[in-house]
Amino acid sequence: MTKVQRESVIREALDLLNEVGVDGLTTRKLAERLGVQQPALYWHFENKRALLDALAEAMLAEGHARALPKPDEDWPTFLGENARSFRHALLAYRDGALIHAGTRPSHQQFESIEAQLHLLCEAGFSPGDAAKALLVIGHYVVGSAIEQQASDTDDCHRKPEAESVQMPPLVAAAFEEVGKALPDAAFEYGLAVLIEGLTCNRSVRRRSQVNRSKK
Amino acid sequence: MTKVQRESVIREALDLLNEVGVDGLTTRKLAERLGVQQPALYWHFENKRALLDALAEAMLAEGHARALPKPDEDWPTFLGENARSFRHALLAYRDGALIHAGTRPSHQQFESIEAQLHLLCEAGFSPGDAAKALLVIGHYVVGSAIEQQASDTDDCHRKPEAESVQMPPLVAAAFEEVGKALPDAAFEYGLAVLIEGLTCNRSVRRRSQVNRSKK
DNA sequence: AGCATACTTTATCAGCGATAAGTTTTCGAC
DNA sequence: GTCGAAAACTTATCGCTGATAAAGTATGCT
Repeated sequence: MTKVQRESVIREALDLLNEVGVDGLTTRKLAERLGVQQPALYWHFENKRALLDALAEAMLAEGHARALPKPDEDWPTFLGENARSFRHALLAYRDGALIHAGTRPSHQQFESIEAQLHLLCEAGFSPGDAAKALLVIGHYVVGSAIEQQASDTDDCHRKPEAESVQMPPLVAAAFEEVGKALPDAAFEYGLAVLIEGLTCNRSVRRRSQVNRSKK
Repeated sequence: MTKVQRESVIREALDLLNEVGVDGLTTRKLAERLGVQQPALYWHFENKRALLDALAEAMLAEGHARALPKPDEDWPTFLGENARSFRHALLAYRDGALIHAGTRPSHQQFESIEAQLHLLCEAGFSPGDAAKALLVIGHYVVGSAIEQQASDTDDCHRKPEAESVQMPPLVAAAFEEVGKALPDAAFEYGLAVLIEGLTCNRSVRRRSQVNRSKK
C-alpha cells in the first residue's frame, strides 16, 4: 500500500523535526533515517513545501483533539478549549507553529469549521462575525506559539547578565513577574481577555441590532 | 563613515525584499544590487540572521510611528493606535511579519516598552498584567500579519472554482461576508475585542482587588 | 509471458550561506 | 607628502541544499 509509506515518512519527519528543528530538517537527513536515497522522497511529495504541509496537517490530526464542540458545550468554553487544543498541537513539535503558518485550511477541516461557525451563529453571531472571531483566536494562538517557540530556540546567544543592568524599572519588574511564570500564563491571560471581549461585544451588538431592527 | 554603507545595505535589502520575498532574498542578489561581491556583505553583517534582524529593526524604526503614547492619551486608544502602527510597519514589506518573528526586543526599544508599561500601570494594571497585555496584543498583531502575508503570497496555486462547490453552507456564507472585506476588517474586529476584553478584565480585577485588600 | 504501474537508484544541477586569504582603498599621524 | 594601520572589498572555494532526469527494479494483473 502506498499510504503506509507516505505516513511512515511523515512520522519519521516529525521525529527528526523535534531533534533538529525546521532549518535542520533536510531531505537527505530524512531519507537517511528511512534507509532510502534522497530523491525517493520526491515520489511521495511534490516538493518540500508539500511535505511541510503534510506535517502541519499531521500535527493537527494528532494533537488537536478539541476541533469539534461537545454536545451541549456553550460557545465561550468551547472557544477556550479549542484554542488550548490547537496551541497544544502546535507546541508538540519543534517549530510546529512556524510550519503551520501559511498553511491553508485543508478540505477535511471544513467540517470542523462548519460546526464551529454553527455553534457561534446559534449564539447570535452573524456568519461574518463568527468567522472573524474564529480567525482572530486562530491568529492569536499562532502568534503566541510562534514567538514562544522562537524564544525557546534562541536562549543562549546573548549576554546573560548585561541585560538586567540596563533595563528600565518597570520592564525589570514585569520581567520579574512574568518571566518566572510559565509562558502558558501569558497565553491563558490573553485567551481569557479575548473571550471576555467576545462576550461583551456580543451583548453590545445584540442591543444595537435590536435598536437597528426598529429602524 | 561605516554606518552609511551599512544603512545603504539595509535600504537595498528592503527594496529587494519587496520584490522577491524572504526566500528570494539571497546574499548574492543583494550584493549584485549594491555593485559588490557577495562576501563583502559579511564585513557588515556577521551572518544572514544578523542582516534579517537589522531589517526587522529598520522596518519598525521606519513604520512604527506610535510606539510611544501621546501626552494625555488614555490607555485603550493608545493600545489600539500602537497595534495599528505596529501592524502597519510589519505589512509595509513583503514577509515583514515573518522576518520580525523571533526577533528579541532590541535595547533601544526598552524605553518604549517602559513608557507603555508606565501608562498601563498608572491605569491600575499590575506590572505583570501590563506586560502580559502588551505581549498578548503583540502576539495577535504578529499572528494576523503573518497569516495575511502568507495568504497574499499564496493565491494562485489552488483550484479556483472547485472550492466553493464542496464548502459547507456556513463556511460559504462566512467566506462571502468576510472574504469581500479587506483583511483589515478582521484585524480591527479582533483588536476591538481584545481591548474591550482588557477593559472588562480591568474593572473585574479592580473589584476583586478591593475585596482582597479588606483581607 | 508480458506489460504497466509503483517505487527506488544513480548521477547531476544550480543555487545557497559561509570562510580563508589576499588586495585595494581610506585616512589620520607624523 | 608619505607611511602604516584599519576598513572595505575581491577571488577562490567549501559543503550543503532542494530539485530533476533517466535508468533501474519490484509487484501484480491479464
